[in-house]
Amino acid sequence: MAEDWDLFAIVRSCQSATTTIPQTTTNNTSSSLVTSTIKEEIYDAFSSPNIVPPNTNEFQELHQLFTPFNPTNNTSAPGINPNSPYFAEQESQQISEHLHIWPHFVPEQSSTPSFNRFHDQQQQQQINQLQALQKHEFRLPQNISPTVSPNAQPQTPKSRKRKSQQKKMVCHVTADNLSADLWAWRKYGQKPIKGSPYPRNYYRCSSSKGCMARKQVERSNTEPDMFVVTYTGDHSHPRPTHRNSLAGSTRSKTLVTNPPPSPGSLSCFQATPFSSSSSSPPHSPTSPEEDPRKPPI
DNA sequence: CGTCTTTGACCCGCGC
DNA sequence: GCGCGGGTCAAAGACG
Repeated sequence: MAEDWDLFAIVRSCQSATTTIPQTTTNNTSSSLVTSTIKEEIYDAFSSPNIVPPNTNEFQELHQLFTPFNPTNNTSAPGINPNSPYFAEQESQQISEHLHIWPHFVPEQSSTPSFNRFHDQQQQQQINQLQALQKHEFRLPQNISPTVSPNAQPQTPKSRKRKSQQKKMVCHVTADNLSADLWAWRKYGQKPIKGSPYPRNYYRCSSSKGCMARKQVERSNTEPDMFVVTYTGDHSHPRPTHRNSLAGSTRSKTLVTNPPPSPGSLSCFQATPFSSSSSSPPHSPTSPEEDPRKPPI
């Protein structure tokens, strides 16, 4: 099966150190790009009354940072349940997570090389500000209890949200950074995409039953070394600090035994976390057809 | 035994 | 209204 690439099965099984803060890099050649609506999520998260910014000045700083990106401040976007106590927490976690993993934020429509060149300096300035902010923890008020909101609407098969209304977070990541995703994902589908030589893989969060978080991963057809990761939906539970027993109890064992990236090494350019004894991951990014779970013939 | 991936079928949003 | 294509379901088999 030529298109049976399944690197992303590794994603859910590769545990990263939660306290790891990646080194900031200024090299964009293989750096990760967060595009699209993550800026809205950050904006929304900081607009949430449940978030207590560590510093008012810094909050305003970040607020201003993303204001041009988010003129509408659409807090009622589908897929997000602002009433959920986890909304704020999850959002702040996402902020932290993505700042850690994907330090470079650009608007989705600006992912062209020309835009990147034009905004290189400005972008780097923003990155520096963001990463300065990421050193602080955003804490929830203590009266927030870890319960799932009763307003959380289960997504029934018959009532799918309109694609255009779904809140998405599109990220361009390297193969290495795919493994830095702390959530546990379970693959539930794979589809060939028209116009792309690579199939799209569909994952749902397996950390908690009923979690509506979704993730789509596909290899970029223009940059085969890069992967386009699209996050949709909410996590209805706190971000796991480690892989729980529910997820990855079997398939990923051999991968979990690999040492996590050392503190400070989780950057866009870190050595592969898949194996400390190999210079390349068990699943080469340049040969997505291979299935890492299948023994070599 | 529990959880995983695989994969064909089905559902449905969306453009024409 | 129709058809295409993307997203999800669910059964079957694999894995440890």
